[in-house]
Amino acid sequence: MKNLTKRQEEILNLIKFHLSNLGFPPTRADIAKSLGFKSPNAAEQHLRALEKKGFVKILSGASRGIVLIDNETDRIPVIGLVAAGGPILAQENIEKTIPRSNNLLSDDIDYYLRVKGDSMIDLGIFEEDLIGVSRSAKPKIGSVIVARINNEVTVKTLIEMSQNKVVLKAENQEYDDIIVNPEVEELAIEGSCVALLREKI
Amino acid sequence: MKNLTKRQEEILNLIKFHLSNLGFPPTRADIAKSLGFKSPNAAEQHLRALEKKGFVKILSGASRGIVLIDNETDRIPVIGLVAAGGPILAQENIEKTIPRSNNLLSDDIDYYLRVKGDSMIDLGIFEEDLIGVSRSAKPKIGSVIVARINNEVTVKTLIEMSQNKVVLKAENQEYDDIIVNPEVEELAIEGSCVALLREKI
DNA sequence: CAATATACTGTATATAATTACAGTAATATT
DNA sequence: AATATTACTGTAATTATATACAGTATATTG
Repeated sequence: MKNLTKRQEEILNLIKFHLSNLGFPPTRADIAKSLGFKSPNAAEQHLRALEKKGFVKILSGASRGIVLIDNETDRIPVIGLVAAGGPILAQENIEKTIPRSNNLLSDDIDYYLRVKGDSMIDLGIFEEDLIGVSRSAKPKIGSVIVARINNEVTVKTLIEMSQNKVVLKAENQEYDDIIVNPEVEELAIEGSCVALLREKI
Repeated sequence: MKNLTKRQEEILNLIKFHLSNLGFPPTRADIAKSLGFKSPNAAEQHLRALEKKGFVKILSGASRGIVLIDNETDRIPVIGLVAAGGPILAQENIEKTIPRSNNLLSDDIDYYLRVKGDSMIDLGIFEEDLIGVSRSAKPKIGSVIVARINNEVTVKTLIEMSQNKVVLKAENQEYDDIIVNPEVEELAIEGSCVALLREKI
């Protein structure tokens, strides 16, 4: 799917706005009026461009026959097992996706990560749970974070963070704290856990 | 909101079907064709009836200008504190509602119940979590259920169930099992817990 | 440097769609 | 028994809408 021009993106947003406000797509005249075009043909041509680039489908002969084509960017990926080495959001790690519009939880969730192991059970985070991960939420001391240590992805509580010492705590007495020197070992904090979903009890 | 006739309900369902399949409402002619009417006016009159009964709004002059009016029945209530005495789903207990269309979890959830107390922490069910409750899912031995004992609502694991003895287990060593004789005490099993949501970690 | 894409105005027309009016008939309500 | 509601057919007019064609102008790309 090619990139849209600024104007084309405005048209697409207008269509989405119209859809979510009124429940049906705009006419060419509606678009022209909203954006100040003096000819409905200006809207027509933008629609053709959007269709050519694969963002909408125009049903010929049908009034308001503008169909949005599902754009994978408004879906939230669910990450299963993370293959060692690659980025978390690599295609091969995506178990399924969830329409963002269906998300009941925080708007700030970049992906869901399926929990493996029992290292966080004292916080009520169990194996197979889905944790909502935000990459933008700044991790604080005490936050539950997703970290990658030497290419292994793990979920832990952040206990201490300085230039040469990061302490991650498993919320399960049977596990020891993980102490990492980021100057020696490879450490990346991938995000903060902001919500939890359990599909089966 | 008055009740719909069978035919009117068919029309409403057709509109919903059209909307979810194509993304915009049908025309009068579309409706007539789908239901075998020989005149678009038949559809027109059904639409008027639906508008009169408050199920849709017809925007005059706009093609396909049929707006569905939000029907509260397709929302899932979130139950906060349950007032002693009344039914769980009483209006006063509803903290908020969630559109069913947004529900990521089981289709079988009748309501969400906000967990109070720490009696289920060994199963990773924490205070303030929302548990999805199904009234139709038959509770089995080992299921986490919502029970009402002498007008108090509680979430526990069902351990034993016979005519004169029901045992409910708190998943927290600090609590004892609850043993109820349904022939003496008032006991109702309100539903089974099928999912869990945690809005903050 | 020609071809293509972007971004419009302006006009026109066929057709899509709403919607009014005139009926028929069965059933439900007052 | 009169009136309203439901559930349609059938016709037709007005308006809403898509869409083709003819231009203008600027920017981008092969």
